[in-house]
Amino acid sequence: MFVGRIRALEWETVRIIESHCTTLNHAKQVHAHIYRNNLHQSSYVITNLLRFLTTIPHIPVHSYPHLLFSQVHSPNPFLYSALIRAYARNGPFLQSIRLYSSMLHRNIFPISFTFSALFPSLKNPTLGSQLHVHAFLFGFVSDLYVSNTIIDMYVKCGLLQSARKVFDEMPHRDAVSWTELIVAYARSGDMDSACELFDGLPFKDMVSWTSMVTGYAQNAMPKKALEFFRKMREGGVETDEITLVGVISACAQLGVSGHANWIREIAENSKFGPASNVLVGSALIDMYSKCGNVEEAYNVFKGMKKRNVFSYSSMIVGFAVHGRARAAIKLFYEMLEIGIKPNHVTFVGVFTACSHAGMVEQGQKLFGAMEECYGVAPTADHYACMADLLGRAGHLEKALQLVQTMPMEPNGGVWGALLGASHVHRNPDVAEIASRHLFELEPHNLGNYLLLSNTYALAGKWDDVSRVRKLMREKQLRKYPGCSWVEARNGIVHEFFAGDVKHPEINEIKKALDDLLQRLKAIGYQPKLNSVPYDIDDDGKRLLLMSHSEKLALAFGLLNTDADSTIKIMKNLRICEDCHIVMCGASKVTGRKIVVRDNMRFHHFLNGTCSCNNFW
DNA sequence: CTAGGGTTAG
Repeated sequence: MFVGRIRALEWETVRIIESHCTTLNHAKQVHAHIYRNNLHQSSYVITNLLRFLTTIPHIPVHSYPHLLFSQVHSPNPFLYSALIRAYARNGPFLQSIRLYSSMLHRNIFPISFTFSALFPSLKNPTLGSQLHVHAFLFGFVSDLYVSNTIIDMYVKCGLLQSARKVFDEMPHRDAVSWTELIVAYARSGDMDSACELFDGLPFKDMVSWTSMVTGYAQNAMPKKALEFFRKMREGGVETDEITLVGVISACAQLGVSGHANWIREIAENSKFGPASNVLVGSALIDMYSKCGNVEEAYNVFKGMKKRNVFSYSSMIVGFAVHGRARAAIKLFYEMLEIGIKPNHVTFVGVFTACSHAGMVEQGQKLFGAMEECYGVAPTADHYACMADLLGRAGHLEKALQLVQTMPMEPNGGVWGALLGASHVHRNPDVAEIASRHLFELEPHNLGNYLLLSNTYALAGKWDDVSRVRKLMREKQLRKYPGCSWVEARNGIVHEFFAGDVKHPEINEIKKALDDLLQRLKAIGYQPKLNSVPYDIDDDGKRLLLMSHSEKLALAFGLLNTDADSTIKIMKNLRICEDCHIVMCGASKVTGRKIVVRDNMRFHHFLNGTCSCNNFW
């Protein structure tokens, strides 16, 4: 009779926890109820209270939850496992291992939940495989949850082979097991293996499909990502906000407005529209900005009901790379005012903006304040921004000094910023120092070699140019062919290579380019011959400059877009100085807006000037 | 209980 009453009371209490506990205060009320009814020794009741408490953020496990646990004299394995899970999720992780040992010590045998709670926290492969052996000895490796968490553990330890072995030896697998491995392959950049697994997956669900879409997007294969998204929808698989984010990121990489508007429409018509969904909204902001359309990015931003640090940072970075420094800074202060804490990316955006506008003092002030006032410790990336800010503004010595005295080891970005500034300000000495470091840090980054050799070329140091060329030959680094894309009237994208002669309209294009250059010459344009890094005669240089892919794309754009639209050009390499001048001039003599996205940033040409203020 | 997610400069 008595036992039966206790059982009923336990049952009732757990029901109360499950249906009425939503705040810490509720939990404390329930706790009082537990004491009144003498249930504080019940593993069943306390396990459920713990399970609830660990869903509330910011409650340290060692405080209230662990206290509740230690008041139970003979905890059962469920109660142990609940606390192990809490420590495994929120740390300190070592505590979960200690609890596991203490439970063995007290002859309390683990259950499968014990292991599935434990594995996700293990980052040490030695410890991980030891516990794998335990799980095996206790007979739990045929348990799906346990095996799946073991796979996950090996993946997180970087032991993909071991994870695969567990997977291959499992008697039964579910979609989770497959997807864990698919994602692991995708993250290691091996989309072929991911795809092979996915093809063999007999029960593809939304998550596994999404993993493929996202995997292709993250591995810079946006067309593949779109292909999988299409197949997914054709197969009637549901899509959610995470799927959309993957597709949106793919569209951002393609940088074409046709795709951008297409996916935006799909998002708007789903349950995850940008107005209500911060995740999708922030992704769309980034996408429009990468498609060269900051106005539309800002429209999305304005239409969002909720905004967080991601939305603001994406917009700030968007304004920054488009040269809209004041808008970026204004947004930064607006964000502070409404109480959103900036993070490291926000500051990268802010410094990039300052750098563009030559706002050296403003940037330095914020750099000095970022840790003290906003609690964000500067990283090497922020020092790279500062080196860029100082260097771009012409303070090369100051930039070099900053780099040489920074508290952490400078990374490639830091030296790269310095090299870029040396190129702009034609300083072969600083360029040499920066590239010496870069050649060690990034021996295969071709851009660095080219920038150094161009800097030497600008200074007429042809011996040094050939020395760098030789270095490139030795490392077997070959120049990518320059390539540009431009959107024509009907949204079709046309591709041009440097020196292209294959385009069906090449004669019209050449003529249009020639006409344009004649008009530019009439207002004083001179081909920038010293930006050609080859020691050849002037006619050769002229010819070479004429054949740059972005000029062909520009001429094509002039012929094949409406007069009131923006000509959008994308380029795989950095835009050259001569092309930059031509774009400026073209925007003046034709009255057209031109946007060029090169591999560094956006250039908005309007009425003869560029948003980058001729620094890039 | 286990799987997919956003912003990063040279």
